[in-house]
Amino acid sequence: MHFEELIKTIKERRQVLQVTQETLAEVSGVGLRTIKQFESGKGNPTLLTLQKILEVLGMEVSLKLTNVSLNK
Amino acid sequence: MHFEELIKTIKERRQVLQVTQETLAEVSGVGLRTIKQFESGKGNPTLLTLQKILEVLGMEVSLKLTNVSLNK
DNA sequence: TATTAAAGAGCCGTATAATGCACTTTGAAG
DNA sequence: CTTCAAAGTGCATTATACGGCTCTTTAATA
Repeated sequence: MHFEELIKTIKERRQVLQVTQETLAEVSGVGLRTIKQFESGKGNPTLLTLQKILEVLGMEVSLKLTNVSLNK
Repeated sequence: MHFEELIKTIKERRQVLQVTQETLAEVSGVGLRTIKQFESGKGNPTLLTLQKILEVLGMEVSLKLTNVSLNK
């Protein structure tokens, strides 16, 4: 899942839940500015910030195997 | 997936592929120090750093829905 | 025990994420 | 057009991730 896709998924999830950026900021404990930057594609959030946001939205990070590993 | 679990998964994946931290650093473009800190649980990597590491290990970030969303 | 590879950790400068505040832009409803 | 809520942006400060260098620790093997 690339960056834009992550953003899109999170943004849509927030909107489905009818939560504003401001509310998300308050509930998650992440600064409003940080959320705005992230959703507008400007940021490179830390894992912790991402997890705080996801938790409020009822989501979590998981890891998936892709096909190509170290090209050996 | 919580922090420790992510670390554990990534570390194990690296070991399964028989890649050293040093090689992972070189191939991924992430600093060795950063990888060491991350794997020893000291860090809070940015999403970009995480993605660089995962790509080399043949993995990627994905988002999963959990049960509880905003407790409304 | 000595050697060596891999991993962990201290020190520290640089880059940038996180944040607040104020202002602007956008879009919907009246 | 006006109003209002939500989202986006500029600027500045603080916190911290990134990374190199060096040294230590750990574990495996000779």
